[in-house]
Order: sequence, then C-alpha cells, then structure tokens
Amino acid sequence: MAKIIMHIDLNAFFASAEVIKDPSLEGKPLIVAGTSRRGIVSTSSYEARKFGIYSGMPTYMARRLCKDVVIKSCDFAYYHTLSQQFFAFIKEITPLIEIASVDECYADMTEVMKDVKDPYAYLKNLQNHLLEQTKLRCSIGLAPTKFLAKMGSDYQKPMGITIIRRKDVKNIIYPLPLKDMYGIGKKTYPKLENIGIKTIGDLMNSSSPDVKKILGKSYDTFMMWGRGYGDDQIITESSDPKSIGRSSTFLFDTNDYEEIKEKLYLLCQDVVSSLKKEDKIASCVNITIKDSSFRVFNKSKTIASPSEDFDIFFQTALKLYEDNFATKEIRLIGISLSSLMDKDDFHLQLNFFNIEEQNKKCEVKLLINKINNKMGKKVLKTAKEYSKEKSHESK
DNA sequence: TCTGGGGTCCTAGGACCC
DNA sequence: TCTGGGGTCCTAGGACCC
Repeated sequence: MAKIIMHIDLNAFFASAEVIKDPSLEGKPLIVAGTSRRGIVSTSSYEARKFGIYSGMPTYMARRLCKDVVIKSCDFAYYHTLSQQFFAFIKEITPLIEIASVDECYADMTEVMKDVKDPYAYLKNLQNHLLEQTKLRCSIGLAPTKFLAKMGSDYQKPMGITIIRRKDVKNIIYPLPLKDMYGIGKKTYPKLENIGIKTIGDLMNSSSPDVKKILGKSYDTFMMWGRGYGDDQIITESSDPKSIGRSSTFLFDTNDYEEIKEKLYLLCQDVVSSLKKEDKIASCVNITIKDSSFRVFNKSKTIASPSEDFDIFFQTALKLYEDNFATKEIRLIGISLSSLMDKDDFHLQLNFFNIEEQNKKCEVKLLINKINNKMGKKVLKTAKEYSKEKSHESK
C-alpha cells in the first residue's frame, strides 16, 4: 500500500529568523549574506526577491539591485535553535520524521492521515499552528514518495500546500520546467535542453538513448520518480558524518606561501576541534584548491593509521599543497578529513588486535613445548595440524 | 568588486592481492 | 612462450543539494 509522505520546507528561513529576532525588519527587503567583498547572498526575504535578489548572488550585486536592502550576517547557532523548535513541533504530530537539512524534513504521515477526511484542511491547520507557535512560515507537500512530496512543497511558496497523488503526477509534475526537478542541476539540464527536453514530461516521455547516456545510472531512478514510485522510507536516526571539513576564500587571490600556510593552519585547527567533538578519528586527509579561474582541485592522502592528531593532519595537508600547488595563484583553500571511525571502536579493535597478537605469541610457545615433548615419540606436527587440533579442543 | 561553505554520492582508473 | 579475473583500496574529479 502506498505511504503518505509529507515534506515541509521553511520559507526564506534565515531571513524569517532575522525578522523574528528583530520584528522591525518585517516587510523590508532583507538578505542574510556575507559582507566581505566576496560575500554572497545566503537567503533573501520575499520583499528582496521582488528586486531580483536571489540566493547565491554576490552581495555587491544585491546592493546594486536594491540600495536600501537590509543585510544581516549569518547567525547559524541561532538558526539551529529555531530549527530544533520546528522539528520538535513536527515530532509532536509523528515521531517518524527525517531531518533533511536545517530548514526541511520529511515525515511519514500514513498513520496520522488514515482517518483524516480533509487532508488539505488538516495541513492548513498544521501550517497555521506552526506560524502561531514559532512565527515560521512553511510550505507543505503530501505525496506517496519523498521525491513527490519534495516537489509538492516546492510547488507553491510561501505558505503553499500541494497534495500529489499518483494520478495527479502527469497534471502537476510533467508540465514543470526540467530545471525544477530535484536532482537535475545546472550541469545536466542544459545538456538535456540541448536535445529538446525542456519539461519533466519531456524527460518522462523520451525514449532517446542520449537521455540515458546523459543521466547514466540515475536514469532509472528519475524514471521511477516520474512515475510516482521510488524512495518512501523515512530514516529517523541521524547518520554519522562521513567527512568533516573547512574551507575559506581569500579576500584577494594569493600565492603567498606564508599567508596560505597560516590559513590552512587555522582551518585545520577548526576541523580537528570538530573531529574531537564528534569523538571520531580519521585516516584520510583531503585538500581542496580553487584557482583564480574557479577550477577546483582535490588532493588526498591516506595516513598510516587513523588519528586525531593536529600535527599529522596539518603536515599531510601542507605537503599536499606544496607538492601540487606551490606558487599557484589561488582563490580558496580547504581541508577535510574522511574515512572516519568512532574513537572508541578503534581502541576496542586495537585492544582486540593486541590480545590476538598475545594469544599468537602464547600459542607459538605452547607449540614449541608440545613439539619438544613429542620429539621423544618422534611425532612432529605441522603448525597447521596443531591449530586444527586446537580448534577441535576448544569446541 | 563575479561567484560562500557545509556536505553527500557516484564514477573511473590504477595498484595490489589472490 | 604470454598474460585471467575478481575484489578492495586509494585517488581524482564531477554533480548535486541546502
């Protein structure tokens, strides 16, 4: 039986959060953005969007589009607190929620919606309650899969509610421009557009082998999504991080060794502090370099054994930089640690390994004794036979 | 005044082992 | 002589999302 999946997305979250903090900002064109010469817009309020200001736009350009725009810098700790309130609110409806990012989550509403006569009214009520309790606006999608629910919450903003049943897919989803499809990004959609695929419906109805070539293995997933099937599993527990990294853009491109080394040092300190907070150790060090023409390079090195040692990470990263990019004019440098494992697990394994080692040493001694004993009887056993015998004894 | 920073997942080639 | 094939790890790069 089809599940009922809800996706909720907070509208212009960072900007709304700033309005909650300072209500005098209500109704003003407002952006949360970096203020340095290379800053970009993180979120724009709906008033700012009327001036053509969108996420990802350089801050100076936003200023140019609207000279009165209010600029707030990012206060992530505060947004995190608000975000927790939002998730707590949803958890009161159902514990089956999957946090997708700071401002969105999925929930399995199959049980909750079972006896609901008017789903739209139910969701409208939910939306209004969230607004009353947290002052946060949201958009909601309700559908049989996560993909469709996500597309639904994107369909109408702000304060939209979109219910998509399988039979509605062709009416609601197919006419949408291809670039609105979740999973199709700015690299893939021009390629598809080039061969005449302009809407999601075009993609679904195309039998061109070029489409398969462009999408690769994801092709099957996209086709399933477009037919109204696919992932409907809500993962309630948050998964362990797979990598921990920091990166930073220089105010001006540089090839100054000391300046780059200093930056790398600070980033590495930050990364190690996060690593320790997570009680992890890492065995792979990766550096990212972005050059003046925006090309991105990654270099990585697996270290001899998992570690949490700042010096090892820093020296490894510095050597990666020196060996590959010395004298190159760069825009950004980043360091990240991957192949992470729990510190406790590692020590457990290490102890186990030591015990194994000690056992082996003991066994060798025993073996020698036994051989010596049996020499008199002129019986020499191979170590292999001995261990076989030993495993029989232990059974 | 062109374009941040945190991630995840996938692909593909080469090395190395059995 | 001439040279298999599967599995796993490492490394590099690309695409996407928020």
